[in-house]
Amino acid sequence: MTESKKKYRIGVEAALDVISGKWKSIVFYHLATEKKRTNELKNLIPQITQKMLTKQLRELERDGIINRIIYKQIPPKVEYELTEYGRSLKTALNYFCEWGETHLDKVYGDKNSVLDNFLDNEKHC
Amino acid sequence: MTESKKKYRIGVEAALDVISGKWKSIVFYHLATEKKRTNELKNLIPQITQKMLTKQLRELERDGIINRIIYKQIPPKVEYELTEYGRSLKTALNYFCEWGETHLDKVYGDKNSVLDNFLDNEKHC
DNA sequence: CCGTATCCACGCAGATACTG
DNA sequence: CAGTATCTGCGTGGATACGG
Repeated sequence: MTESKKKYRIGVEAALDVISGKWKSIVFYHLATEKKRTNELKNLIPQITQKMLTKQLRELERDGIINRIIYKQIPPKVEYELTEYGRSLKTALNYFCEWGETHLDKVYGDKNSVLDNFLDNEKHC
Repeated sequence: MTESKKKYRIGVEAALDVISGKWKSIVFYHLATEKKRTNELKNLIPQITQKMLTKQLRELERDGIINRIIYKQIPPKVEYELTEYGRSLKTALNYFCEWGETHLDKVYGDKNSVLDNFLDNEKHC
């Protein structure tokens, strides 16, 4: 981030910075319920590549949103969980989620399969 | 956006999509108080280029967040204002803003000039 | 199982010049 | 004043192969 950009940021941008990476919100969402292993996340988000998953997790960790729990064993086992700080984001994110759900059809206009797939799952907010 | 990405989105992502463009949140913030002319926005956000400002405004307009008001006159006059739909985002954004402000020092660690510049202004949320 | 390294294509965004 | 066009560099993210 450039100095010039920093200078004019507002709170919203600070929050967006930590959560608006390409896959961060969905990673956050999956970790919001309970801690997960790396592979669980990969299975929950099939489209993400190993590289991107690692990258997003590292950034979330760097920003203090998640904890990385390493079990020293063979084969390796790593789990990720929200930090206390990360959990403080849930409330704000819930409002965002509710807004998004309420206005999903508007955002996507011609409600294609998005909504169907979306509604297949249980709860998102 | 790819189909695969769509398929797994959740409400949060829908909301993030419409507001997480590079300059969108700050543009939104400035329009939240009252409607503004193009040049006013440029002056309020000195770092933004004409090109990017236009781009962000077009996307916000396309997503139904803002209205573009064109006065047919010479020299040209164009104003932008939040739509009813756009205003519905304010509540959710306020929570984000509050979270961001509360945790600004954490996000930026070594609180440099960011906070000073930030606190110079009146109110952000 | 988990993560890194390398290569590469694409889109984003800056600078600049130009139009109505 | 408001917006477009072009050129260009750079970061982001995908594919793939490899390593601990």
